[in-house]
Amino acid sequence: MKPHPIVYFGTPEFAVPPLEALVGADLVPALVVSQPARPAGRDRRLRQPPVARWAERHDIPLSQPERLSDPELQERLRALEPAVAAVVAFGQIFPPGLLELPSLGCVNVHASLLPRHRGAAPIQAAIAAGDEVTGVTTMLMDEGLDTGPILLRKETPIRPEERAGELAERLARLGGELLVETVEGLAEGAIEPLPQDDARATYARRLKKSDGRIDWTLSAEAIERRLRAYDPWPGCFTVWEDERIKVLDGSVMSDAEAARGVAPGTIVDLGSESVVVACGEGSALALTRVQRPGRSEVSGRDLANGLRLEVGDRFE
RNA sequence: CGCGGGGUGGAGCAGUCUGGUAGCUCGUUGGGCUCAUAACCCAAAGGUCGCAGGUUCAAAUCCUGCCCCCGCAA
Repeated sequence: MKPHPIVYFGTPEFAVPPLEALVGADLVPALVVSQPARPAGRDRRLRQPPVARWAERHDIPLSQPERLSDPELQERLRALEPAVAAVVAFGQIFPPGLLELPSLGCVNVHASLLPRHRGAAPIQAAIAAGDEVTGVTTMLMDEGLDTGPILLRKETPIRPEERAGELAERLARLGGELLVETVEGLAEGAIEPLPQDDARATYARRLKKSDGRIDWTLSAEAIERRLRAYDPWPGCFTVWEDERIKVLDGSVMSDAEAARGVAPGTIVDLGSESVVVACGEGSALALTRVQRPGRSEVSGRDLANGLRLEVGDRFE
């Protein structure tokens, strides 16, 4: 590894498998850069990001600067004369100077088939959009956000019931394989960077907690996709009497007769395990797993029992 | 000490502020009705009110400690 040092930039769980893959392929990074420990969890205690923990456990040199412009880091990087910077879900924009530092470039692993779903939430966007296929892409980073030339891609189908959590795990592993192939290919000069077709680009902006609020005027199909796309974060919810009702699972009703001509959000039926809600376009969604604030998960029917919901009541 | 909610028959909840007969929706069991049903009618069974201690004539309810679960917060 001495002739071609690699520097790895990554922070969350998603960035652990690719780092593992590099190490497994005998491409151990000379330095891992991760974001600083931040308060997290129910007790708000300082928590080390997953990548930083992994690096510590495997005795790989670690740097956790507050900013990438940190002079000490800059100096350390320059001294390493890296061939490649491998960047996976790092969480900060790279300054131009850093982009030009590695001799072979900065390689980013992105969890979508670029140029589709550029941005911070590609996995959620792919499921929410109803894509049947997604994948991972490696590209050479430039000043734009996820706009650089494409190096390699791997595709994978999105299963009909798949949730963002599971898909993310799969893509992280795929991304690891792809990163190894990309780094090796680049070193051999065997990869031809291909500019992205900007005309076909879509952008998946960073999600906020409030994005999880269910818009009942959407079709039941679209809402169901969001339930899967936004799990485990930011999660979906609706509102009943100023209380936030988290909606964890639901299924599209094949027979939505009762929802015709009814205001979206209105309860049209109570099933043995569910509460059936009218959605847009005359469709209906059966909520099967829900949760009130501070309570545990229950079936839709249990929610109706506890809250005394009746047909005709309406979620906001 | 980041903020907050909860633990009451099998499930989901109300009751706790202002101590005094254990309540609601659902399920279960038996019966009835119906061509039929997650429907309807009648009846029944089922609860040490998270644990421990304290206050009181009397505690699900007030006080103290502990255990468990969860929401916000990324």
